[in-house]
Amino acid sequence: MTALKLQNSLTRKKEDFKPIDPAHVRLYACGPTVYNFAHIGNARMAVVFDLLADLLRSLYPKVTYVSNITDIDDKIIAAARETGRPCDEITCKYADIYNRDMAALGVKTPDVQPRATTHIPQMIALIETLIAKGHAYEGQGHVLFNVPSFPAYGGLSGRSRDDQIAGARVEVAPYKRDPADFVLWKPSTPEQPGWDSPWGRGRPGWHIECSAMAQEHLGLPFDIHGGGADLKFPHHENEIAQSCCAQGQLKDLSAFAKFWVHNGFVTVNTQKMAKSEGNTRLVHDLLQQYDGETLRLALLSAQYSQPLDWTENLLQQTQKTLERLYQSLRELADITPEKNSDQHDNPILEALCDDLNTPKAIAALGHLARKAAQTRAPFDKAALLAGANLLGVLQQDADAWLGYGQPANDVDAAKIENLLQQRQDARKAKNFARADEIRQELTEMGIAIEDTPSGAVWKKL
RNA sequence: GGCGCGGUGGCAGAGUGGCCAUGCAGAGGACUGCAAAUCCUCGUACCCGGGUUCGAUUCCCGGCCGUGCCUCCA
Repeated sequence: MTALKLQNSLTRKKEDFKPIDPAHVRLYACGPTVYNFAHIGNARMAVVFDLLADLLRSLYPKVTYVSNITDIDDKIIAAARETGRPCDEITCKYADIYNRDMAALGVKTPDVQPRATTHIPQMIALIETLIAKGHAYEGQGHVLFNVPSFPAYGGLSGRSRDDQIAGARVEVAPYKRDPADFVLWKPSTPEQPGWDSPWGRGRPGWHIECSAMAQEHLGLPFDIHGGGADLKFPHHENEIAQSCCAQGQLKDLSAFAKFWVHNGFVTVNTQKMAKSEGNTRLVHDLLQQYDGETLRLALLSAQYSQPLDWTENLLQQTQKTLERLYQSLRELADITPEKNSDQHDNPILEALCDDLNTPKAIAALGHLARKAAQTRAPFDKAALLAGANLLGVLQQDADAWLGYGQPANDVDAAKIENLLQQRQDARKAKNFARADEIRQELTEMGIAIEDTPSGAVWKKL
């Protein structure tokens, strides 16, 4: 069996993946805060870890993939104030949209998709443990994690406590013992969402939810923790601090998660995508114009840890690539796929096992498509389909995807068939001028004709 | 300032100490009444300067350029 290698942010090395328990692999990835439509950066994270979860499933008997939804956060509160809608209405709405958009990209719902607001007791318990062990303290209704109490702090990002405060942009609040300390719990005003706690009515800080939910649904330590590269610091660093300290593990940063995997950022025309730049690309909008598979393949066109530049050109190239793949599938429509007995070494599986090398995998898919087209062998078709499944593409009907037999807007199929018949007659009579005239007529209707040995077929342009 | 990443053909994007990435675009050919689709073939690609080596795009050193994080962010 091919061995999986992953770039581990914690050790900064590409390592062989060895599960803690080969009978049950456990994966966690930080999901979105739901206060707006998902953008293509959110989608990259979702697609990458969906792919990783799938890969693990093909390698191990049981995999649990947990990815959270953050539904309590100051940005959500701000959105509620702006729109005049309650927080839970906003979070339900956008969580729903998120899941629908991701489904369109072929992303399966994670095995567990926990929400922060349904894990408040677990967070409170975790905070109490941290206080009891001397890693956290209360001040003016806040509870803070005391960074100097964890000497190993900063090991993931390679940043020391001093580095963190050197920027001097961390909030220096009067209730902090150390400038680097971060909030575990904060008080809520009566109109803000809040929960009763030993420290009064309040709400959790950002980092504690992931520590609590990962522990609740996976147990500690677990195998792989993922998320966007920007989360490495401070979010993931703080998660490690909380979870390690709560377990009394002051030295071993891998006592929370063994492997840390970070996906790179998406830029738009080489510019950072940010609300402030006004260049966010929403999945919801892109789906109006492109098929979900096109977006998925475009997101996988660069290896996950590399930056990915999102451009119109990328989408068009990707769409063409997909068209060609579907075309080869169409040529093989009459072949019944059949697995070959010695088909263990799937080149796409092999590429993905090399730190999720999706460009290599896509290249391999191209090879398989060509090979299958040449040999028309049942096992070559099976290999192509197996590879495509692994990548989550070519999941649709080829004819439909390519537009064969699909009438264009306000053109009915009967009319097309009629013209096609007339053209056939003209061709039979060697009246090619008339045949070309009909072709032109159909082109203007948005219909293309292709002559095949078994007669003419048409498709939507 | 601290930590990190990257510079590969027209574009996207892998990879390797000596031979092929792949896709898109482009050129030629087969096929076709024409076309489309498909198949075949093709392009003297690896930022600059040193070093190691029989041989470096690939390893080492230096430089130039670009970029991410350090503040909410996928």
